[in-house]
Amino acid sequence: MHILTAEDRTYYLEKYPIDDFFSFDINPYLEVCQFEKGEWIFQEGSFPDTLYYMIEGKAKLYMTHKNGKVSLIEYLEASRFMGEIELLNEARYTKGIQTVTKTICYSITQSCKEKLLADALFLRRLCVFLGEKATNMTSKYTQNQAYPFENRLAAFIQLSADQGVYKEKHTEICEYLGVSYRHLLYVLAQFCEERILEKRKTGYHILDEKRLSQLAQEIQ
Amino acid sequence: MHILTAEDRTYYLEKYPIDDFFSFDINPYLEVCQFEKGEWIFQEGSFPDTLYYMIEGKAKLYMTHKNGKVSLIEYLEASRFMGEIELLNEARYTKGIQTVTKTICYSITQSCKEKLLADALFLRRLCVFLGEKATNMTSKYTQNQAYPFENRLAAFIQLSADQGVYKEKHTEICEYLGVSYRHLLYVLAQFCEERILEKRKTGYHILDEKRLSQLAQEIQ
DNA sequence: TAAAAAATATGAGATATCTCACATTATTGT
DNA sequence: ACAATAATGTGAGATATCTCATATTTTTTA
Repeated sequence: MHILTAEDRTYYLEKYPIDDFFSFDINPYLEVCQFEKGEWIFQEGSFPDTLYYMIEGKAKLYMTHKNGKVSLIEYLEASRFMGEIELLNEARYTKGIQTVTKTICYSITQSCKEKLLADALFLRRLCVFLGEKATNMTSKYTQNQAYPFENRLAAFIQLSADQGVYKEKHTEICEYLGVSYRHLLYVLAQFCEERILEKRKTGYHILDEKRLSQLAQEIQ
Repeated sequence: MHILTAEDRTYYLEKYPIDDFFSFDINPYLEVCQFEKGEWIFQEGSFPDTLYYMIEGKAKLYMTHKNGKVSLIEYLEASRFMGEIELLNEARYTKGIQTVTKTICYSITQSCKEKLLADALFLRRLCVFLGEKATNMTSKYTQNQAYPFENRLAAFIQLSADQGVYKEKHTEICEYLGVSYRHLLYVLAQFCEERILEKRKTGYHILDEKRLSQLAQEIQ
């Protein structure tokens, strides 16, 4: 991680204004920083003392279980807070966040914690953010319980396909969707057999958009 | 639902003080109300305009899926907010909440919405509440992905057993834990076979606390 | 208190999903 | 450019979990 200064700082602050999040001047407490691809923003198990607001990039939220199994919980995309739970509760054991691409964040030191926690403007925005987070997590949880993998995969393919082509890394996606690598491949093969997808050098091409939607929409 | 007045109102407001949630006088906007067992606090799909704070009782949060399957998402217990998401976002489609026991709530009408959303004291408390909600949901989600039912059931039995006896209603618990009724019974039978539990008239008695903990603790 | 509804119980067979072992192909670091 | 590492692909057998059918018991309601 390194801190951007001068023109870079100004550039981002103008491109992604953040003043209206606060009713006081945040500038003295704010830095613009850049994480390289693959870098860890939070180490799992640490006690972070910085609030981030991601403005560009993409990252993965991880946690390791007692049994050694690792869950990829969520993809985090701009724009969003990170470390906000740790701001509210003292010294909380945190999950790991690793960038997927180069990522730009505003970092806000906890030296203005008091001010933040007394600022209705900021708190209101944080409430909305946390409310959405809770709602999203809840729906992810219930969908996972209520639908077989086939439907969830169809929904995910729709979501992540680019120009009708699905080409994500199996090793990541099976973690994300919470099934074994083997099973992911089985179901992809099954989709190919049913002529919903076709496997080519360039990725899995969607042949039967309608059928895929049907499988996916059983969810929403 | 009916509204409590006079002595009842005073009794609860003294037993569960709530003034320090707000930096203004909440009394004019507050009612104490009582829901009977089995009554619906929010109908699924409605657009509620009341914020509740449950002070006594227990309820269930439900949602119905497109495929007709119903998920029991969570047990809600005092003390906690209900309808807070709807306060933050306009007119939001809501999940259903049904009481399990007689339940007492403070109800706060949205006529003081502006005041609430400008009150740092209240917002800060709401943030903490929402943060916990999000964190809990996340860990429920990941545990569900990472552990077989056997472990989750062991954890749930530990949590809900009273004096070493587990006696929940199977029909509810299988929904809550997201497995079929049949499978729940299978695993309970298996626990009996392994002499971890013993089935009696009075419920399932825990015989092997140690082994149960072992199964459950693989989770935490 | 009888009838209706809900909850409990169990068997049998089908599917979804996992683990493990191993071979092949891409990608990356030096 | 080559070795090391990561990602892909497949088979076989084991388990976890589901669906459905049906019987019995308990609880609720008229």
